[in-house]
Amino acid sequence: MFSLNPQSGIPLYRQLVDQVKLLVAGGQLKAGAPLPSVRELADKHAVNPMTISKAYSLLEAEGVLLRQRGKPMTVAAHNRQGPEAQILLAPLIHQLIQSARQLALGDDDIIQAVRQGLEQHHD
Amino acid sequence: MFSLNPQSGIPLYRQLVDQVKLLVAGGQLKAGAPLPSVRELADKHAVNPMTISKAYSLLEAEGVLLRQRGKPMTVAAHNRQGPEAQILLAPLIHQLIQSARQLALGDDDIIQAVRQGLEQHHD
Amino acid sequence: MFSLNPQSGIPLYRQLVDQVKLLVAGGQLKAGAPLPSVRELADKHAVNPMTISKAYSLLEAEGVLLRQRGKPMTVAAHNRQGPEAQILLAPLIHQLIQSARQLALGDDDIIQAVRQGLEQHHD
Amino acid sequence: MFSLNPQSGIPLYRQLVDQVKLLVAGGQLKAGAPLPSVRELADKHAVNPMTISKAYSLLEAEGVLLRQRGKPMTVAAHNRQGPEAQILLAPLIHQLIQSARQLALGDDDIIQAVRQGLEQHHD
DNA sequence: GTGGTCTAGACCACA
DNA sequence: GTGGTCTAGACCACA
Repeated sequence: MFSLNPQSGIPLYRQLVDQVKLLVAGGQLKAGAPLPSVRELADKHAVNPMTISKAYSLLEAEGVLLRQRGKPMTVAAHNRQGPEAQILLAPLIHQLIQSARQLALGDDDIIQAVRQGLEQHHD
Repeated sequence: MFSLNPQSGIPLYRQLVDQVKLLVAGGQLKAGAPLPSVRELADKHAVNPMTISKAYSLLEAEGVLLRQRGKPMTVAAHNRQGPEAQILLAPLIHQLIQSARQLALGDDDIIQAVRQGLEQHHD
Repeated sequence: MFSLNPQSGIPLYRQLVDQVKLLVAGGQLKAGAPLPSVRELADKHAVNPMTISKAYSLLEAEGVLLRQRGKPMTVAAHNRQGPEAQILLAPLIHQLIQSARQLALGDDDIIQAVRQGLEQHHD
Repeated sequence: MFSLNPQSGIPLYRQLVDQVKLLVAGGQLKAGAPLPSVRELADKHAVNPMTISKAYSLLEAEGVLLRQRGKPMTVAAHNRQGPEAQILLAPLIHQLIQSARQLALGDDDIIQAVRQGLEQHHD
């Protein structure tokens, strides 16, 4: 469900925060759904529990997750009108386009590259 | 020419390194071309000169740039067959697709979102 | 300036958060004023730097403090109309009165006890 | 009779322990008096029975309560000369004064704030 | 079982 | 110099 990449330069806890938001916005994590426990995620991704815990705490502070004592974290019920997909993807698309421009690629090249990527991801 | 975003979570020096590589691979920085001075870049982007300097040093170590005493850094002549655009963009495309999947978007939605991004960038 | 008590049952980071808020509300920490560095506070109070850091991060998230890369944390400029002293003290006064009532003390006894406390604090 | 506040940062079992001590010291719980059952308290305050049980056990270990098989816990007969009210309130008063000082309040302001609190509690 | 707090200590990014 | 991230590991509060 989650994919953490220690090489990406982006802090692990932040990768997790972003991915939870995406899954909630995409409806794959529905209101009330429990998240994996801190320990479970930590084991699965070979990461320190505190790193997971930090991400969960930030998500609670943002109102995405709900903390109930002694129970697993759950997706908050009233997550205020999830932002549009477009908005969540915008930074990534922006960065992709910027990088492609620096590579002197044209619009068609970019679309083409994305299409190729999509094909490879159909494995 | 460069665009540094302190909010992105990616270290500034790494953003700069990546962008220089893209510009070289894309031919917008040709062999022998001079780079902006450390101070110039630092001022322009409101960043500490040491941050720029670190990026330049890494690029020198990787053979992308050439340092000559008393002169600006230049693009190295023999930058060993710049990697294909596809390879440089791959991580970004991968991350875009992964995020879109977490948003439960289909292939067409993704292409569509990229197209919209491209249009906005034609400003 | 700060006083951390590990015995109180209240998490150290939370004690610090509360005290910073009080000092800001009371005007003893003015807008723009730098806070002690994480390490300095940690050494002074024999506490782990991460504990201090966590408090500072929470205060930044609440808009009380400002984080500038490479520089000490400072008191945020526009800390939105500091809450009245009355409001910040309310929980403490509430708890004092509740405890005194459980002790079967009358109003005068409570005032008297506070007066005695004040005298002792004039040392 | 009891008031548990999960937000206060102070562990629930500890809040309960403290309040029992106050009630005993204040004479509102006399020697031999029965305490509410674990289940009753747990239900009433929407708290796990083990939390109540832990508090009761600590109070028994301290000699404040007496556990008899099959009967409710009772206030111990010889509770060694309950400490003076002043001593039990001291930590609260200390914390109040410290916080008020950080708010830059004078003695009169503090007394005034307590008086206001007392009036509101006469509801 | 759940998450929370704290420590000791390494290493990083930035000014 | 500043704060940030992460780890390994102990112990706590609560369900």
